[in-house]
Amino acid sequence: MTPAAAPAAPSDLPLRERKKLRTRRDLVDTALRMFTERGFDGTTLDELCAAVEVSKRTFFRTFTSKEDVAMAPTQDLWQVFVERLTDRDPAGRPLAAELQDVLLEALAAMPDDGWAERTLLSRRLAASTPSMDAHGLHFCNRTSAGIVADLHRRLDLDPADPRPRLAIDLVVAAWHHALDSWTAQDGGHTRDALADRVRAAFAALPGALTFTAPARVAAAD
Amino acid sequence: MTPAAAPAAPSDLPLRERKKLRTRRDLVDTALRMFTERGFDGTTLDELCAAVEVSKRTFFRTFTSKEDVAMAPTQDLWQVFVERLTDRDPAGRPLAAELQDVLLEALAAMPDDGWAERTLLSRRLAASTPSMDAHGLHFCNRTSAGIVADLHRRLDLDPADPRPRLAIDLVVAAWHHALDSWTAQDGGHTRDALADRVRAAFAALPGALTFTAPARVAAAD
DNA sequence: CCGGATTGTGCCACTCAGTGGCATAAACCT
DNA sequence: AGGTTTATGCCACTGAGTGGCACAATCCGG
Repeated sequence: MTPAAAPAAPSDLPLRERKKLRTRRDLVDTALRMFTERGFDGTTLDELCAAVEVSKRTFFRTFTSKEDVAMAPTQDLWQVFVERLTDRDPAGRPLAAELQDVLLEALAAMPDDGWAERTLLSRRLAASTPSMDAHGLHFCNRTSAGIVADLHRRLDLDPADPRPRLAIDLVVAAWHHALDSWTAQDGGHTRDALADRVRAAFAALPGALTFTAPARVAAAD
Repeated sequence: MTPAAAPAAPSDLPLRERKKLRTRRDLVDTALRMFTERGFDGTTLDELCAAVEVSKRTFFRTFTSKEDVAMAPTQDLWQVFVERLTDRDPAGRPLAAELQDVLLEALAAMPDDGWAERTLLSRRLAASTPSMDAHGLHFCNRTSAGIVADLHRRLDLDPADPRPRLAIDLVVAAWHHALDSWTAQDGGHTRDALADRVRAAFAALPGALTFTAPARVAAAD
């Protein structure tokens, strides 16, 4: 429920909450490090909990699963995304463009202190760990379903109109492609570079539907 | 690896293979029934295996996970999809349109004998079981990644061009929306009705990118 | 600064998904 | 029929995830 990885409020929060946030942060950082060094399957929760000096019971009060802790960076981003979208009136201009703007805003709101590094580790792990990939996709699907439901409520759209949902799915597809290509690139894994990838992916969307592979000439090799 | 739920070859196959296929079919049918009646989490693998009179070890030689057995109908469809696509030359016309045709072909190739019913149960379960939803999305993502890689190989496309992948993701988004709305509709859960939903979702794709929610007039209620 | 109310944590035992190894039985092939 | 191949059953084991309860740390009113 709490933003967590955002170290936004180090003080002004009751001591208890700050401790919880610190524990959460420790768990995420240690998990990403251990999973990266020894593999996701090669690391048991008991080992992770021992390293952070926390009981397994506490781990499951903070995260819903072993996969969950390693997906924290992405979840933090989408949480901000949803918050920002709630503050807006998305009517009167193309929905997909609106969502693109909100996504870029949320991205810009991610903390400077290491969010990009954590995201990179998280994505690399997801690429090689089926259960993490599955967990991430489910989170994304659940979140976008919530967004669609919210939009229908706020804008009282025709429930039978498939376009709002398809619009979100288009945005999500572009986001995923941006994230994958950013993860795969050599170096320069900054937040701004990711934002550039997002813009490029969005720009490619209109042409994707009509994209036609050129017929090959006879002898090419 | 084997097509399985397709009862295409009842004979002409060695006895051993037929037995395996029968076991697989029994497992899928019984699993869908038990999961539907008692819930996914309310059914243990031991109970399922006892009902089919198969050892748990054998179950895991046929399916990779508890979720897997309940997703069999969808997987059978996409397996045919991939096979059909391999037999084609997708160059020279819009890729998305080509993929739409292949999807409708694969759909038409699904057996009459109850595929639609199994799919309906499977989707309803997935809608209420997070781990099944996650598993299904992961399968879908892995499959489409394979398709993209194959297309790049066969058509030697520019590896940096995001459009082929986005095109697939668009098709997948339309498919998912078609499947969800078909699942949610009242009655008439036939293969043909699903095909109609698929066509409708595809038709809505071009408008999704430019969809704009109408600005609300002041007093609506 | 101290009391009780509140809330987070540690420990323990438990269920159940998923895996590896090995013996056995069924189907295959002359 | 007889030897080979291949699937199945059984058993023990790891590790994720959960519920219950006692304990300790924080909070808050005096």
